Amino acid sequence: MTDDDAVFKALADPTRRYLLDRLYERDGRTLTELESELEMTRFGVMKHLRVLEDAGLVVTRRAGREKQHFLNPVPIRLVHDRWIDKYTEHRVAALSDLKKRLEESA
Amino acid sequence: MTDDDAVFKALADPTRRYLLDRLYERDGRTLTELESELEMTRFGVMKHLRVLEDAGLVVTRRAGREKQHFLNPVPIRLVHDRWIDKYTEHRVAALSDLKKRLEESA
DNA sequence: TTGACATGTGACCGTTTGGTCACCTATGAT
DNA sequence: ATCATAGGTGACCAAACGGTCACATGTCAA
Repeated sequence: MTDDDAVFKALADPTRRYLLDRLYERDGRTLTELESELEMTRFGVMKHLRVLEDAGLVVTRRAGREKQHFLNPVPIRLVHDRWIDKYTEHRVAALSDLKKRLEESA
Repeated sequence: MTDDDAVFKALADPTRRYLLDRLYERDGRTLTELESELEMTRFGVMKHLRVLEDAGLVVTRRAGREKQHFLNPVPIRLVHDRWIDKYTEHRVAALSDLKKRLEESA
């Protein structure tokens, strides 16, 4: 499995994207805390976090018997840079902003 | 299936990412042309292009009996914007540039 | 040191996914 | 008109994936 393959596979599951959303909102959450926000057993959440960590999208730190999780945005930026060069970025970013503003006002 | 779900599922397969790479390099390629660049039957390639098109990552135009394929970068920018806000973008972009320069010089 | 809590492992199973094939439709050239 | 070419559909099968459970390890508090 290539390096970027792990990133895309990790992003493919909605539960894992939800976990990234939670960490984007606030870093340092533990497994137990994340589990309480999902309709899933602890084992399922643990598996998903493992996939995210292997992909480098989440980095962790042990604190006693707890394990804190942090979002790492670099792999996501690399996805962006693979298909959007600097010259088209401004134009595409403008479209993206427009789309988000339209959805917020809807 | 939510809208963005289709995008992430589409990006999860290496063959589909390779197809996006080919279209990033040059737009307007036809099914037959793309097939010739892959170790796969036409049916497999067609299925993959269908997934990319349903996700909005590829847009098409018929020209006679041919069908031309074009890369649409907007959904990819939206992925970026979901987890990278404007304030951290500059820092992350710098890291991404550094990583790519290191790989190119290696 | 005993017990409760936070996290970790391996096996298991139904569902989804990637890829192929037989067969079909439509367009262009001769 | 005829034939090759470009693209399209539905069924099928092996492999990968999401989720659960029984069981296990390590850490904090009383």
